[in-house]
Amino acid sequence: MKIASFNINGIKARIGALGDWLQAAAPDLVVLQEIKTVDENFPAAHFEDMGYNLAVHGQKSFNGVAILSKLPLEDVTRGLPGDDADEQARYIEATVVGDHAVRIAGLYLPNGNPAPGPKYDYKLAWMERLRLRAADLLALEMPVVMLGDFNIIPQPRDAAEPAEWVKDALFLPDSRAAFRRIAAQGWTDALRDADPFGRRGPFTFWDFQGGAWRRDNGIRIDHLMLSPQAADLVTSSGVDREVRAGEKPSDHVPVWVDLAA
DNA sequence: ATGGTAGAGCTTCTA
Repeated sequence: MKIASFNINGIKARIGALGDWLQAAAPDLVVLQEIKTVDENFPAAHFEDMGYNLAVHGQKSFNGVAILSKLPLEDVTRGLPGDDADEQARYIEATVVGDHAVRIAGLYLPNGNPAPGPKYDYKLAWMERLRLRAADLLALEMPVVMLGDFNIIPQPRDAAEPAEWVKDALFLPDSRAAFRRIAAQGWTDALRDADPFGRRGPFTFWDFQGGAWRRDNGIRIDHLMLSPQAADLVTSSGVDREVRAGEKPSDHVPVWVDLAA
């Protein structure tokens, strides 16, 4: 079961690039972030025609997440628990059943800039809510994949130029500590685990500005976090870096993990 | 300190 995450930065602008990648990579399931539209305006038929079932949790103009899955989506829940007043569409869960039942948690973690400030406070509060939900997911003692755009650079090696990020909400000590606190519950960072002693990267995001892609000035902020029961099923994982060089690309590229599930 | 680019949707915000 090939499970992927892709921050597409606007579904309307990315129908072509997303469709091309789906054809080439053929994931069984992909969680999308930054669809930037309401549920009714998601181009559902286009992806249903490609054989995908849909669960959408959208919002006008900003944020918005979705799941495309070749297997039926069961027990879909929308929104991160812990704050009924939070109206930002950043979190969705579902279960898919192949050889094993796998719980999927797709997320778009707040950016948090500028820091300090209210947006950074929201980021840290959101991460505390995620920590609580992540603990409940581990307690299920089943294969769980918690994946998406975490907007966290975990370590200096996850940036081409870490010095450029020292005052950024993606790399501040409090952000990294909050991510570490969740990871230390028992999650496996699939891309890190695949290359534990690599010197840099693999990167998953290159800014549209400043020729970041041309200079390979990237960061690793899209993560695949695996429960122990999911980690035991991994057969391969990767980053589809070449997508960033395509026509009308997102600033992120797809990340994926293949499970014997 | 600023602006560089991109998307959505509207003349600005978010990233």
